[in-house]
Amino acid sequence: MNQSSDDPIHRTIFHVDMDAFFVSVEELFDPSLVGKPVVVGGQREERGVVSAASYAARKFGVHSAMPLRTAAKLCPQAIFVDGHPERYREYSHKVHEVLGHFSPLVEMASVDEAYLDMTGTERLHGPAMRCAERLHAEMKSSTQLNCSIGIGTSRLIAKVSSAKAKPNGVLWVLPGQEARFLAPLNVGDIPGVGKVMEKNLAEMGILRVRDLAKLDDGELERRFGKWGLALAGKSRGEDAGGWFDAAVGEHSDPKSISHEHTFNEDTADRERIESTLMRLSEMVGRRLREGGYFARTIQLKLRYKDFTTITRAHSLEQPTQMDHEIFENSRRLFLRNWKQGAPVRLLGVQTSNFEAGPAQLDLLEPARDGLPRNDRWQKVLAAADHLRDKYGESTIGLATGMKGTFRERTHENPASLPGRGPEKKSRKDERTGSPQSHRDTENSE
DNA sequence: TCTGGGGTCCTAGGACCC
DNA sequence: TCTGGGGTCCTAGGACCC
Repeated sequence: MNQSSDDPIHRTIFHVDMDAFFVSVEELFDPSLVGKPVVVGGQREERGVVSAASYAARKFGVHSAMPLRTAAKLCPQAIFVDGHPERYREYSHKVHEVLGHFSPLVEMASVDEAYLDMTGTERLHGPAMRCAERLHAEMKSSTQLNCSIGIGTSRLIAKVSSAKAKPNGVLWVLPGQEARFLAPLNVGDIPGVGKVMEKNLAEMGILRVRDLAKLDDGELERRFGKWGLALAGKSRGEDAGGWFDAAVGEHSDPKSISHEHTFNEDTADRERIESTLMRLSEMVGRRLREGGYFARTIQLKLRYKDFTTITRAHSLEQPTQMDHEIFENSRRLFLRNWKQGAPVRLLGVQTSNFEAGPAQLDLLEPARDGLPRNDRWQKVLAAADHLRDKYGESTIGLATGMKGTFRERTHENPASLPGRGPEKKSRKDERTGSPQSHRDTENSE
């Protein structure tokens, strides 16, 4: 095989990550927030965690996933802001649109983060670095938002380098330099290595990626199984294992759809619990119908006051997308497993094991148990969905859902966006000697 | 300090079948 | 009457990510 510039032996992947996304969007709606310590995710006394913190707030040690009350103690002067998922969705679309100008192969990994396969676009867009700079500038002018861009031969390298480029920078790891780039980093900088794995590795004396790279693959596999093997590959910058291996831009169907709710105060009130289960079942059912999915497995999640959490699942003979079936099953699971009288902190309803719709025959079966037939139910639900679209979420609630549903304050949390959560805290300015790097210094004009 | 919500993937044991 | 081996499905739990 002869190689030319059109036939590269490696891929060129961009990872584009928006800087302090939620906070930056909130600043666009309320410019008085600019430059101040801002915490997005809820009010200071609420039960919940930080979704995003401004750089000014981070200076006080505030970071995402931290309890709001802790953040309030660390930084009493911080401004606490409720999240606005619709705003983030709107800006996420704008981001997506900008990215589309640079590659047809764009994959939004979450609301504020995307991978682009830029392989072979040199002729069109010029060298990677120049292209990234243009992208960076266009992102700012089109959305008013800053981003950081990592460039590498794999998703892994692109992702790690974008984190090192933060804030508002571009970092390119040249082909062939992957191992050198990773060597001095902490093992925890590798996506997929969390607290637990980091601790396990530390106990073996492995702190940096270079220590990891010294071990042979067999050793890692023996100690950590399949994951260990993937880790060995990662230490060399390879997209080893699972999701990372997938081509950029391949849309895949969801594997599960769920909703959960943490009560403002723990409760043992059965009515309140059941109406919450109803509401969660309706939300799940609705999304199943929107996506055209039929679920065979329904799972209940139950968290007590002391944070002990159990899940209990049941698989149906025929897959469903109907509220009442989801509700009846989760209710049964609840009643069978609840330690009667024990205060409940959280309830969750999850559906999974998606299949094609139920057999047509089933729809034609006569009514059982005096219930309307399923096809009638489908019509009722479709009508309810329509009403909710038109007049808002509070218009319609079926049966139990009506009773106590809206007693609980439904506080829209930014993290309730699909695939979105707290922004990873960036250990900023820890950037190491990189083959080629550049940072916008004249930001925030 | 008291810990959200929505996901993915992996492991491991038991049931069940051949 | 002392105990196989593989495959698949189901369930529960946990690490991890944003």
